[in-house]
Amino acid sequence: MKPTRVISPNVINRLPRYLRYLQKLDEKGVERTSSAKIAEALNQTASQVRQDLSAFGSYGSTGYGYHVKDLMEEISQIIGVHVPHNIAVIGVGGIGHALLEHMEFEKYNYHVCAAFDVRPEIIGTNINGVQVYSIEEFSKVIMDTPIDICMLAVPTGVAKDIALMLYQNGVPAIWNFTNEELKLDACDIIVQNVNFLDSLFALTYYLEEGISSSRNRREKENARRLYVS
Amino acid sequence: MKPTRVISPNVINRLPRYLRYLQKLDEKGVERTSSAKIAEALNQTASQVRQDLSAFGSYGSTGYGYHVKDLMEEISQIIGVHVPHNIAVIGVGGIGHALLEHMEFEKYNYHVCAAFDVRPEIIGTNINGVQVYSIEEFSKVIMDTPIDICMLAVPTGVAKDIALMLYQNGVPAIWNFTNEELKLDACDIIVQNVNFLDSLFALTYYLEEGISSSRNRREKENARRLYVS
DNA sequence: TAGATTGTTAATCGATTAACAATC
DNA sequence: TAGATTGTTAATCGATTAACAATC
Repeated sequence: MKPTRVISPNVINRLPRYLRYLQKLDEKGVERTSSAKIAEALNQTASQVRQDLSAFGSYGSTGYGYHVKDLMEEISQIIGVHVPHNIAVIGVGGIGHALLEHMEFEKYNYHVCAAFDVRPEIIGTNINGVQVYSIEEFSKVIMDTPIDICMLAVPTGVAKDIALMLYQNGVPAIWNFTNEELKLDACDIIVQNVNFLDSLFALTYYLEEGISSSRNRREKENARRLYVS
Repeated sequence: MKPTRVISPNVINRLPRYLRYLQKLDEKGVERTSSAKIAEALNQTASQVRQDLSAFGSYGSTGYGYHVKDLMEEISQIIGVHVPHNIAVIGVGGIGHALLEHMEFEKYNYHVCAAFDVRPEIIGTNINGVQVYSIEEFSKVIMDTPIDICMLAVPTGVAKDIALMLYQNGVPAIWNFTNEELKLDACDIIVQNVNFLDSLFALTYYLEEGISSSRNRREKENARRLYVS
């Protein structure tokens, strides 16, 4: 199950998509699939699916393909979602709030234990069963429940200081929703960035690139309207 | 400014980070930088920075480096953020709500024009100056303000149908926050996925990988606590 | 001028794809 | 059995890095 060599980030980023697709199949009651089918659904090549999986082991059978439930189980193990994880939310603004309310976290063995903020009006409240504490109390609060992952959603200016504080309190991983490049690589803390603006900018590039290669936006939109009606 | 050949997604995904870094420099009043400095801040090689930029043009001077303001301007143009964009939010749940409230959208020429939902209790309300309409009214509402980008944050089950509706109404780009692989490639609509779960899973992989390669989590955490105190 | 740093070409490295023997 | 599909090796393709002449 554990790979012998280092796996490229590309592969790691594709694994969750495989898992999501398999779960969809499983919910539909589909019992078997193949690299070709997975690839088709996810817009990639069958070869790549097999190559990716083979980095971790052999989960299929020649002539048959993959058993959906088994492969789900294997990929879950590879990713590590079979292990329960404790999450704390740092910064209960819009996004922190959204993540607390929404999210099928629990479904995947993630448990949101506590939330932290600096604003007095929100400290002491309870959102969706999660208590909000003062950030000052962090070490005290997490004393008995070691946190695996901190979701960081604080204003950019304070991100770095808080990240350092988390590191000093033994937090091994930060899920970083701020615009700050944390640059904590010297420290052995794992950082995963989620940057809305970067994503929106990339989308904008493709949008404008597409528009400039056609004659103009209006024309294109009108053409589409006509085509579909 | 417009590239002659197709640019790899890797490059496109790095451009916003360059821009963000330059803005930070600019805010500090720094006037000049170099590929080496950019690379240092962003954990990559100077060679890569120069290679990336050279796909679009020559923005630096030998022996000097880059003028911060100029390069900012150039990259903004490449990405296309100099053009104003109209955004509509589809699905005003936690994330939709968060994006409406938060976000320095306006700072980057994005204008959130309208929001849409199906729940009667939210239709007709006004969030942060943005009116919430029934999704039924979509074509009518956007009649006079063509939408460039729809932020899609609806339940997974209905994502595909709504995406198709958007396409049929001439929306050229979807910023997809749902768990659904839209698979609309046949249609010429641009889709950019933002998937929290995928991101959390990737983080989890690195976390568990790190833990399994050390002896155990507790030991590692304790070691860190001791080290920093 | 001397030092610094670009833009670009060539070399290296890594990731994706193709192909196919093994076998269910 | 015949058809299907795996896991893996080799071939291709692309992306990153190194090197350096040009020059500010």
